[in-house]
Amino acid sequence: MYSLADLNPVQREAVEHRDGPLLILAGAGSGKTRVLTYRIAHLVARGVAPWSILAITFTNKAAKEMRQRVETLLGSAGAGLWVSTFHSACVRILRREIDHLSGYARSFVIYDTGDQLSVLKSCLKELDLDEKKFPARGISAKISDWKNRLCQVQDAEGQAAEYFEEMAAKAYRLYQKKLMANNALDFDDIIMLTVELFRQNPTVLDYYRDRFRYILVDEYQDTNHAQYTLVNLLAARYRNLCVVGDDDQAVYGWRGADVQNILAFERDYPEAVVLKLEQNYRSTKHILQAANAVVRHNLDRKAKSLWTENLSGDLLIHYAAEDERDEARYVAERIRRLKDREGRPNKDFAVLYRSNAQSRILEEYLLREGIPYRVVSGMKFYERMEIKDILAYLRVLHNPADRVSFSRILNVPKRGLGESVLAKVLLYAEEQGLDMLAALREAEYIPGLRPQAREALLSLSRLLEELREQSLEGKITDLVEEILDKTDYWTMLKADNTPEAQARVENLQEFLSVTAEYDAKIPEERDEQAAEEGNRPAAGTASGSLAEAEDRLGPGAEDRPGTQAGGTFLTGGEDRIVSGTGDTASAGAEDRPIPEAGGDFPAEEEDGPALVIDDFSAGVGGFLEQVALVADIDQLNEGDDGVVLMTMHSAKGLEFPVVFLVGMEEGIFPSSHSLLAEAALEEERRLCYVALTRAKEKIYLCCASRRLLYGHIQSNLPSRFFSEVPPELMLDRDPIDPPPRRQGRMGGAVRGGGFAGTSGHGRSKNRDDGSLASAGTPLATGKSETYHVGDKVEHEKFGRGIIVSVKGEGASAILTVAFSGQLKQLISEYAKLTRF
DNA sequence: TGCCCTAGGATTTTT
DNA sequence: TCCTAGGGCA
Repeated sequence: MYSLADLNPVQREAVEHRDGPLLILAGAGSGKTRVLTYRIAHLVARGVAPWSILAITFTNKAAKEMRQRVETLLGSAGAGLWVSTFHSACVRILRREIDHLSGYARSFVIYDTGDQLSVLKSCLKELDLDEKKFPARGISAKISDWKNRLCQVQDAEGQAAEYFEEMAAKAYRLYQKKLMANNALDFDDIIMLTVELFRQNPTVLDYYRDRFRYILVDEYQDTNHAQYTLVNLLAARYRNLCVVGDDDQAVYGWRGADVQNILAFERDYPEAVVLKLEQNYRSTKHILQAANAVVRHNLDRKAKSLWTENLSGDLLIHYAAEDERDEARYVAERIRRLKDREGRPNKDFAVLYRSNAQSRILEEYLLREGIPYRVVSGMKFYERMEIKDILAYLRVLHNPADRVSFSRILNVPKRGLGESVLAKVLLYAEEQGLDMLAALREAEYIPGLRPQAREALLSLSRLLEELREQSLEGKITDLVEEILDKTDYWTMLKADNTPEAQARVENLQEFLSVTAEYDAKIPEERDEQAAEEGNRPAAGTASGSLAEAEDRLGPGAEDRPGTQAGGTFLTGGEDRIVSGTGDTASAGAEDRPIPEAGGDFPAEEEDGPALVIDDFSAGVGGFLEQVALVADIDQLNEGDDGVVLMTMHSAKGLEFPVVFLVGMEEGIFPSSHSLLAEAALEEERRLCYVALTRAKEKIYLCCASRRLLYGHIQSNLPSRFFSEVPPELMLDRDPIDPPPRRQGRMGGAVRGGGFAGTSGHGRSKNRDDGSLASAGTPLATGKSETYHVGDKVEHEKFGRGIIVSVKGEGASAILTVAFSGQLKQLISEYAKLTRF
């Protein structure tokens, strides 16, 4: 049960608002998840059918948390509610409506970034585009950008303004053709195709519009144009759209997210009610003041200011390190000391950095101090080679059209089938219009093969046929074990006696436990689905003893319902337990959103509310979908106690008692890629705001005057963000330290000396400050010209740029210059730069 | 075909 | 520094 008394007045208003558009501007730590979950619960309690509510989040983690919290509030009364990520929801819809999608079969697979890249590379090769001028990653970003803006191939071709875009559009066309031939979608397609589906099939759109009468979207500031369009299409009829977000926390602009979506909500919905959640329950006053002060330097934002009733707390602490080792040493030593003094567990601490490359040295020093830590890193479990190999087998079995996966497995483990054989098989399949399994079966007709290759292909064919048969029934775990065994994958790894191979074996074992978990869930899901399809809202019997329902609400129940295949649904037993809402379901039945006429999906309407966009795909398909969409296997679980290391981006949404921000230097944070563009800088500043507001009690801000990065030593100025924190909020010396031994290291220097200011780069000011200059504000004292970090320069070929590091001195100094979009290294003497 | 070596590139990454 | 992709050679 829930009580509105748990809420502050604004939160309460948000929860009680029923119909019509609602914009909730929720500052960091203002209890927005609570508001969202209570709001859902309250809607249901007031008679809104749970199956007419769609709640969308960006991450599986957020979806899972919301689902659990709603379940705690509502119990089984929430059955049928959709809490889902954009991608899971859309995949469900696409599979359900596959008949309306020309070119794709129901067994479509989802390509991740790596797969996308390999398709794209083959396109570029085929188009004979120079990899140097048209790097796959760059083209891929462009295509993604188009898709996020709902530009289809023809649109892109029409719009392409310059040569690069023309070529990118060409690649786009071929890329889409290949994806379709492989019966594969990439992540961006999932959203774009759903929008397209709705636009081209009014009846389909009607159905979902009527079904989802109440829509809630979390992190609305992170939606891209395609997602925005999707949501607004769905909400157009009933206009019961509630969006929650914070423009100050928009840090994914580079991925196509458009802050304007939230900024312009009132334009889209003039009748919207706008509520600001500004009371923060997380951080101390000092931390909040600092965060507010920093983000206030941004021009393009909605005015708001977080406040808190929490204590003032400690001041922020600044540490100016000599280099990255000193910085890491400081962090490790500080953590040790706080643990000793205050008895804090390791998991109280987080160290946040701008880029993953910064983690290594921190690990080294934590290790040295014997402090347990966890790195939440870029390398995802499912991106590991051995896992991708096995997944490729599964994908080929499930979707034999998948050439990317086929290419991956053809010679893994080694079968003496190399590039040339692959090319021949692909060509043959192409010419004969066959999928890969069929092509293999006909290996003897493939021209130009040597006998050994032919034999190897046939033997692979037999193996795959056998596995395919097995894949149609039975457990995934058995299938995977069979694959590992029969392909000699195990043998291959075990023969290789390296620690890497050992790690791969362990990863595969981990993978097997994932499959086992999936297998274990299947019978339960089936029951639930049967129940949902047949018996709701009338009390059912399929899975619904009272005891079982109660069990689901018990403490151990968290993870059971609805985590299959993207974990979209809040499912539950049939008995309704929540008092006061006992008649919810029957009320809902009358209220049910399915149009009596004109619906395209009578099957569901016959027997009860269309609870489920069905399509529960067990077996390989369901498993693959889960793997594709639920990318991380909970990297951070509450249980284990370790200092957390991660990027500032990954930290969004989390909180820690003590936070360290490291690498606060111009060129690192804000990143060198952002130094030239005001909009990018504002995004960095928002990231700084996000990072600061992760801290509940203490925060340390560190910079180093020299830093070894990518094998080169570079000198950076302290980040401009330091100068944006009011000086009275920050200390140069941690009060837990004994009084200063007279002259610390360059300590303190930065506070007094002035920083790279917001207005530009306070080079001369900094140089007056003895300690800073000695700390290595880099000088290149050439005969003719001396450059400094932060100097704005112009190059005849690369255009305008900004110097981000200076190595060596004099005419031979090596300058690293950030030009728009690219970093260049130039020798001072020959650089031919002019200032601007 | 497969291994080894070198050159060049290297933010952030919810799906 | 460290990773990887691609070229050259056995």
